[in-house]
Amino acid sequence: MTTSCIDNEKTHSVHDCNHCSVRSHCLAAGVDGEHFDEFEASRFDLRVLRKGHHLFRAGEPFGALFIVRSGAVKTAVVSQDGEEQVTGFYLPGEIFGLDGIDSGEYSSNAIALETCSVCLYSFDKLISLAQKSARLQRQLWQQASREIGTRQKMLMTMGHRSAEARMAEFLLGLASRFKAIGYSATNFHLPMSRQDIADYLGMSVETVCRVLTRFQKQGRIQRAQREIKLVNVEALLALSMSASDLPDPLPLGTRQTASSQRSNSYAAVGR
Amino acid sequence: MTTSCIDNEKTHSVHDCNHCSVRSHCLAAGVDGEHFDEFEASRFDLRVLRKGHHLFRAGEPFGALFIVRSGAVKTAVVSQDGEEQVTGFYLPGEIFGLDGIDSGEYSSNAIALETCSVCLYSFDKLISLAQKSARLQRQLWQQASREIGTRQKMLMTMGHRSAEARMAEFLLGLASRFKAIGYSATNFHLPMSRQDIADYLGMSVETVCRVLTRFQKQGRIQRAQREIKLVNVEALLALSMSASDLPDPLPLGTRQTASSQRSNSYAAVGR
DNA sequence: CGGGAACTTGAGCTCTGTCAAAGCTGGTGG
DNA sequence: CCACCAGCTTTGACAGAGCTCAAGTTCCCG
Repeated sequence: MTTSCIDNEKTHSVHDCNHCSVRSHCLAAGVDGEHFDEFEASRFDLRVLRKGHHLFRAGEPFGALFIVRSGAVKTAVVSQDGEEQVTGFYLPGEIFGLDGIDSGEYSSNAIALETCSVCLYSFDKLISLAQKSARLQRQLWQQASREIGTRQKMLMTMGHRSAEARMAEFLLGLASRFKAIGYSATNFHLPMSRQDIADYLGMSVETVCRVLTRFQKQGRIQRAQREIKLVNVEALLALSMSASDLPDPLPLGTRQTASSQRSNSYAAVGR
Repeated sequence: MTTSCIDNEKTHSVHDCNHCSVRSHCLAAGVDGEHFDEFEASRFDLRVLRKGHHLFRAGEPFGALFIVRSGAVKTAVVSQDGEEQVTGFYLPGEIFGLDGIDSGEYSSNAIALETCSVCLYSFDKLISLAQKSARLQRQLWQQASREIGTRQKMLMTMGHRSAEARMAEFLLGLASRFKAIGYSATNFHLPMSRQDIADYLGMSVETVCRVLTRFQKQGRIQRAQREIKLVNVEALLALSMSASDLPDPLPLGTRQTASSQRSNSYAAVGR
């Protein structure tokens, strides 16, 4: 149970990127031909996992970065009292594991949401390769920065948004990521459970269900189990941008916003 | 107003690190003597700002990383409807600006909370120096990773914690950071307003006030405006770790936690 | 001193969490 | 092939944490 990443899974031989369907969407897309062989050499494993199995657990020594090849993965932290906060969902082409660099151990758990395959890259080899390839160096930093930016947006969501707005944002976010890897942006299958969504958005499962039901009744989505069809994207978009259900959504710029009111206090200082 | 970082502030000549009081706590501490001159050369400015002035605004072109030398800074994103989410507070020695790398522009605003001085480093020079100095390379990655980790913890806080728990966590976090730079861990001055705290913790100003008042009444802290004295650290610590005010806080391990119950579903799969 | 922020405190209401229970669904074993 | 079961999902009832609105009070800066 505590035996690290290995689980009961079989480790497969390392295939090359040429046969990978997400090659053009993952880190590999940012590597110059000149360094491509060495890049592939930094990938030391391709792991296939079944639903529910761990890629790593919080506290395990850091060493690898992970890129989803197929399927989907979640990362989550668990608090001392057992609450789970899902910190990210990862689709094909997306990279995770960056949170482990600082302390030298992963700070979250990574779990397969469905059967999936994941490439493992040696972080040390990657950054030493990055010392030769400025392009890869920048590419890696972009990934890290994006991860910060994503969590930053997520903080905004958690801090200031209603349950409906969170859900709308979540669905639209998934839609655009599916689109990016060639799937439909309006019809898709959720790889995660309602509980996972709840733990990601910081709400209860019941609220997740209720909001989805409400969306369906309002004709914004259709849903059958984990199949989702976005029907009224505009409405979702509008919802995702409003803090809460404001009675009068005036056109942008018409009124002074909460923050501009507040920042007046700053603007007034020392001018 | 829209004229980038310059504000009305005067740009000062670049002092060296030797006279800096936080030298041993900032990035400079991780640079080998061999590369120190080049490191100092990557610092291209030392800027002094008065309260309320911007170091950068969301959308401005990325180029620099920032390290606080004295004073305090907040970073914040503003949603379309004007809600402000504070994404971080930065004390002397702490680094910020990493969120701009990905898109090539800063994704947040950085604002001085009080008169402060900040070192500006050229990101390009830093990472090209990192291509020579493996130690700096690692140091930079640790900073980025820590930033991800911090936001990850913050997500947990926002998703699963009561107002009291958030506040306790916030105060304790500040305390340990003050301690790290040589200030008292129990008596300190908050550099930010109640509103900033509210926007950071995802709650209303009123709730911030009420929680602080409650803490004072319960003898956990003493407070006069922005002066804070932690009186009962144990109590705060206990609060910060509990999800909400559970009726029966059984000893750890005594009961099955929420997440272990849930993850059973996973554990059962494919075993 | 005077005025405007910033901070507090109170009252009422609403969103969302909790508790409970009943449908579903997909996998398993006979 | 079917019945059963565990876990996932949905729905309802209810309560409470925290938000909003409103009105002081204190503090800071000019």
